[in-house]
Amino acid sequence: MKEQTLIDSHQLKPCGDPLARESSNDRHQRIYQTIRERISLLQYPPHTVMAETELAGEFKISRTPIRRVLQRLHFEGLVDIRNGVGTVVTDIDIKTMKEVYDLRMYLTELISELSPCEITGEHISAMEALLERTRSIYDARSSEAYGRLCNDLHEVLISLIGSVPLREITDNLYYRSARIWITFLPSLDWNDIISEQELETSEMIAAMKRNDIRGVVQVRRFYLHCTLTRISDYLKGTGTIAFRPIRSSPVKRIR
Amino acid sequence: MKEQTLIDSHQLKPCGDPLARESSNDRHQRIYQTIRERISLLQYPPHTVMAETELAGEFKISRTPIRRVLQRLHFEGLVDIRNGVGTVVTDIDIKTMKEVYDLRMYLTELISELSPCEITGEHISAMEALLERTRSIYDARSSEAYGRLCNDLHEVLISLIGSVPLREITDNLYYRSARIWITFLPSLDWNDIISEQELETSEMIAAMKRNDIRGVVQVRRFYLHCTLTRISDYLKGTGTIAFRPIRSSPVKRIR
DNA sequence: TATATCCGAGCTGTATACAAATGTTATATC
DNA sequence: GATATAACATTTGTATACAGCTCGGATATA
Repeated sequence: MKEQTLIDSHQLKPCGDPLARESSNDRHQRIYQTIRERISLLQYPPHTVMAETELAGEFKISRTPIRRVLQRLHFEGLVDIRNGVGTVVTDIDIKTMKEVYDLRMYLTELISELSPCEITGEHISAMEALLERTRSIYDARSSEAYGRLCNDLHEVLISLIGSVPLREITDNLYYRSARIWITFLPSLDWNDIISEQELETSEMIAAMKRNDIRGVVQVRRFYLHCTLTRISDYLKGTGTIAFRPIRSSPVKRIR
Repeated sequence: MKEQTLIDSHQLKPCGDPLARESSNDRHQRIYQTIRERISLLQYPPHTVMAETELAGEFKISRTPIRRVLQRLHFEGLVDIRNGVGTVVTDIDIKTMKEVYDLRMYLTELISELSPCEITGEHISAMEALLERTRSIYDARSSEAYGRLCNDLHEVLISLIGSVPLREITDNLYYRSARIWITFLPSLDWNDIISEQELETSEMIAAMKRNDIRGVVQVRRFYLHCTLTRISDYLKGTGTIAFRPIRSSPVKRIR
């Protein structure tokens, strides 16, 4: 039987011969991850308009392979392609937000039930590195640094998921919702957020050290709940569904 | 706030003006569903090679919009696009099969917990029509007719899912795995299968009539379990992972 | 000034020519 | 006959020209 065809996410390149020209799929993957990261770190906040021509120029290729990347991001719900306008980073309404977070909470618990991967020393040391980084950004107050932290924590977590479809779904739902959470960051107390992040990370490490995958996902689930609650409280407090608290102009265009 | 951007699946077209030219997205959706149905009904069984030029000719458009459809099917795991070869319908190995079915079982139970839709008379009458169709195909012995039955039952079920992301995921996982199950059909006892289908449908109707969504998904979950067990037993019996029991030639090419 | 209309810049959608990749088939060689 | 090699047909990947769409601003008019 041929090797299973999977969406080529989370795949390490062999990179044996640096002279070998990058394959079409590798380039697609690279550009896809680059743009997805920009969206997730709010370098491209919601309503940002991306022009295919601009991206094609930046990556020094024609519109065709760029369109493939953007269509993938569209299928995954991260951008909206509008004829005559451009490719727009999606916003997310409070109802969808809650739906995604609820689902993520349930799926997180599934990780420990569907043949999870073995917890290795590499996982633990990766987590300890994350813990150090968390402690070092109390003074930074950089939303982007915090976003990277969240993304990297997510990366460690999905590497524990044994079931391939569950891993893909978890990954997709994370990128669909996490960036919106970061939008709220400037409106909240920075030290509270970071200490919560520090606590989540260290509690996960503790669970990992006793090889307790069930404990790991329980911690994750709990902090997902905290995040959702925090957002709900904030929205109730303001009384409005105030999205995009960061930006002022209605549309940001990439130039 | 703008209306939420979602993958445009399961969307009824207004179709007010028959003279109005079909929009780009509508055509994409139509061709996508057409090809997905062919794959799910095994009109294009695993390893079928589709050529973009052929499909472009059939639908009387250029390769460009066809490629968009095929790439979407690729992202969803239904086809594998190979440079210099063609676009090949994916097979599925037994490990992935089990992973997908396990996940589907858990997600099915979630339907009743994440704000399901109200069960209406329309749902029930649609189900009763399906029950009639099921009873009428005992003599037909047509895998394709059975496949349509399964697809339509699935359609009713996902229309009960209130959470949009859960609905999309459930839909995707169904099409990823259901067609493989139908592959086994000719090797099993036809009357057993159809009577099981009849039972599943009528038990669902009973649960629907007492407005018991939890009961509906429990029935579904149980029959998913039965299917997985049946496949496992069959594979144990033959001792081999004998996929593609239907076809003989190694590659079927569309002409 | 207020309003409606038109026009054009800039974007995505489509078709198409060509480049690169792949598998097969014919052919040369031993 | 067996095997290695080269040529070829067919496919997907890419670049690009052009068509169609959208929106904002200029302009005409009351």
